[in-house]
Amino acid sequence: MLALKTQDVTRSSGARRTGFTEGLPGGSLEDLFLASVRKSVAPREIVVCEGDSSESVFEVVEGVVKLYKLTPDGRRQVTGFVYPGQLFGLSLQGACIYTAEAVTRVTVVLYPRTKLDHLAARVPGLAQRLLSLATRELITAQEQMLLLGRKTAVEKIASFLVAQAADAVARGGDGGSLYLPMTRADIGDYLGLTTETVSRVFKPLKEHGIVSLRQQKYVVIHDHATLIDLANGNLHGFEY
Amino acid sequence: MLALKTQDVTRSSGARRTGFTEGLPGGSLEDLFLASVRKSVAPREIVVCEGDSSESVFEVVEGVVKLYKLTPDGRRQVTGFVYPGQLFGLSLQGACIYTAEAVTRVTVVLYPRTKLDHLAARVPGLAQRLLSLATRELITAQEQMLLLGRKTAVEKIASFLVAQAADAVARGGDGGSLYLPMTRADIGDYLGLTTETVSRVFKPLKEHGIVSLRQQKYVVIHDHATLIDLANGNLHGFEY
DNA sequence: CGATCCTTTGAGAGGTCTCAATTCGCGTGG
DNA sequence: CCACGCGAATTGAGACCTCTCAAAGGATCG
Repeated sequence: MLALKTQDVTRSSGARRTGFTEGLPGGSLEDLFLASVRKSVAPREIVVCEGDSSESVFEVVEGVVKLYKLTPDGRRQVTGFVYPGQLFGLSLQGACIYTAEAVTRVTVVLYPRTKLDHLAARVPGLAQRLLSLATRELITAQEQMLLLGRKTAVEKIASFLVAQAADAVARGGDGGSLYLPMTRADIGDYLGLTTETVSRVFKPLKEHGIVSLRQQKYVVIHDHATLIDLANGNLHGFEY
Repeated sequence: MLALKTQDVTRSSGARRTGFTEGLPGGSLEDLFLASVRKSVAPREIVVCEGDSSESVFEVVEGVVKLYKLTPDGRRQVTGFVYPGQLFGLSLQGACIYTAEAVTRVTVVLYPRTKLDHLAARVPGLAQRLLSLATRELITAQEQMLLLGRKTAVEKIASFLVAQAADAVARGGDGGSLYLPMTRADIGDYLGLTTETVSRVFKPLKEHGIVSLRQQKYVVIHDHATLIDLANGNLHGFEY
């Protein structure tokens, strides 16, 4: 891997054929690839800021990005983590409605929104592909609303771990061990909890042998079934 | 208005040109209109149930529908209220991921998903139109996550009233008075609160003259500015 | 190897929930 | 048109879960 400097920007080669455009007729998308820009972003760096006018849709190629919204007094809600192959910035009409911040070192590709819109009107399947992505996000968002509005701290953490494990499997991981590059504060802000509560819930999970931490950010899942039970509110004898 | 019976179903006339298809090339959508079905649903009746396999996308023509998800032990999260002109069921791939229940007497139009998908691939603009709707929903969902995860009860209620007022204006209302056909329990389940807390927050809002209730379900907004402040966490001297 | 940020742990406060009873409002039927 | 009945809304008291504030203990990076 090349050692890219912070905010390193390069023209994207016209040869990309992975990610959200995969399988679509190649020739018609040349314009898009030629107009796309590849960018490397350092951890903790802001990619786009809530309220900014952004003219791009972003595809994460490498690393993890977190999206969050803020209340006027600084409380934070992480609305999602974006992994390689996923897009963000699709849902901005004019001004960006959330902040995107790199969790790890990240490589993103920027597609000009005007060009994407233009192509979506002409290339069969492109708008449908985007719709499918938006729809999937919507399903995730609704699940998250149930979590935020109606689940307890234990259920939230368990749900989070189960979902992250499933995501990891979908990306080719083994499901048994989990790399969570985000901080406890990020996890808390994603689940509507404080950092302290995240820690306090992790402790008994470790003590019961349900999970363990290889390192700070590597979680090993020993008892996936119990985790699912906890996520669904079956606390059968789980003391916290 | 015709007196329709519960679950009354009729072939949709091919002449509809309002709602989400407005402005799209007419001829190519004849198929869709001919295949669409109009249905009338009584209050409290289920339109589609979480887990059901539904082959349709629904457009609300009249009335209000609430969408909700349930935890295994019956806790409920209302993910949205759907008003005339809006769609739901777009985000189902195979099985429905939420329950849709009529709040008032409702008229919906069912579009077969296969037909819609088929047309989306050919009619320029249709997929984009759907994408735009999904995108708007996504923005709302993200705002709701901030509310559910990070706002207090007062902020939640204030935010809800402000948002409902804005919606009402967008639908042609005056913004000063508000018809809320849903119950307190529905509002609570939408905001991640209990019925009791909704009531307890409404009381001081009324006492401070910020809102009043003409009837149980008609809210009059007297001080919109303060409501916005409360929604944003500026509780400047607001005792609760 | 030091500095800094992140995480963990503790004690206490507070906001929201639970459970229960009462009141209210609306639709129904006389 | 009015009385009735039932679900919905309100109100109250107490419990509980999560937060806040504070400090100590780790981990990671230069």
